[in-house]
Amino acid sequence: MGISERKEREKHEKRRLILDKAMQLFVDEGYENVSIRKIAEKIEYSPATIYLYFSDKDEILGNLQKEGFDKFYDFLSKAESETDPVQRVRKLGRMYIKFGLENPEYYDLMFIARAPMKKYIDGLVWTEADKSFLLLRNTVEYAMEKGAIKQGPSLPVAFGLWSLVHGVVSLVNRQRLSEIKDEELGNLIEKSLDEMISGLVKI
Amino acid sequence: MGISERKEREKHEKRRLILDKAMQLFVDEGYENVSIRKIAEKIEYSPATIYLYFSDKDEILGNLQKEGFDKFYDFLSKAESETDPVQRVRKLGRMYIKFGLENPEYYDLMFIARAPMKKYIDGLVWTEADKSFLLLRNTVEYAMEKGAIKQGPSLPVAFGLWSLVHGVVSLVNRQRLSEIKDEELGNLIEKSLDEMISGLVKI
DNA sequence: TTCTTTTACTGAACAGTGTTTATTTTATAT
DNA sequence: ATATAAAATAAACACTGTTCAGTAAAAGAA
Repeated sequence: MGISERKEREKHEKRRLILDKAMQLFVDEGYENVSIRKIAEKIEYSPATIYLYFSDKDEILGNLQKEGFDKFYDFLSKAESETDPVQRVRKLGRMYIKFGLENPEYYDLMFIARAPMKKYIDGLVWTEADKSFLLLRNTVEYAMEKGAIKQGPSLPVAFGLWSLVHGVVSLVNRQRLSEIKDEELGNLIEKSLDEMISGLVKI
Repeated sequence: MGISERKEREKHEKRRLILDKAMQLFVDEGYENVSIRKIAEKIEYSPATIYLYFSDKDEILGNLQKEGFDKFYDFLSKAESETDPVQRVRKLGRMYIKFGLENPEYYDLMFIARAPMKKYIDGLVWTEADKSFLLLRNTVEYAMEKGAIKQGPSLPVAFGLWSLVHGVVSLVNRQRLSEIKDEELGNLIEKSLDEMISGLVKI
């Protein structure tokens, strides 16, 4: 009998619906306007129903965070097409920033918000994010092996680059660059990134 | 008659009391646990009284943010004692990170939280923060003038350095570095900073 | 001192939040 | 048709920021 299979499928579909509507609320109305009651209204069920599919709000946020990391990784992977080692690092940085600025809500969940991290506190591995960091680290190591950038441990360089691009995205998204005009911002980011990366290049 | 002066003084003292207790709650119990009702309980007045001294919660946060910037600027200014231009940049970076890690609640209000920024949206100047950025920019320009780091526009370099240290602080404070052990973190930060700054040095 | 006016303060309410539990509705099996 | 199991919900609890009518206290005027 396919009833239990259908039920399983329906359960999965409802979880999906909740996540989709929650993300839609995020994108349309911003972080502050995502409440269980609003999600409930969107899916046309009572608020209590949501708790049959997720144990709490943080689990919803955590799932969206994970999906953000997946999208993020897929997006960054495109930088692999670049053959020149330094250009590949540069492109990875540019794509990181592009993703962060074009998907501020995902970026928030992934790297800024406290809520979805509660589940991971005390040693639980954060595998999704690590995948992307490994991509960066491998790109740095590739450039080192090719002799394109100064040799040495890859971790400090990769961490420095990550901090740099994360700093850019979070300062922009949280509106801490009031003195910089919008039309100059793109250029400034580009120049800063080039300046810092060219410092790593072997001469 | 000194009555109105006394009243003025008392009003000021109560504002101060509210801000102090609010900050104390921030530090002791974290961002999530700061509510008007809890502040009210701490100062032993009703919640409604707080609205006689501040128009809303964001104004309280905004005031604490401003005070954070003042402390921050005073703290960073100590880097001026360093005479060597490159060492001065390095020290400024280190002090930035030190402040951010040792005062996570202030740092949050200053550079991460959305709430206190609402007031400044739409062009209102953000002077307190700009002062600190100017300090960084001047330090970079000083190093350029002395021929210690590569010449060129100071803005992209200063912005890059700011993004770097902000990235470090916010990744650490928001617990996005689960794969790095606590005892290795200090060293990693130091190495990353050195790596990036030495890239700017003229050869 | 007494009376009036101004200032300071608060209780109670409103609309919102996340979450839980008892109850009802719906679907399946006999 | 009836008993059982599953799914959905209404209502409540304890919070949140904020407002406003009403009270208590202090100040000024008589």
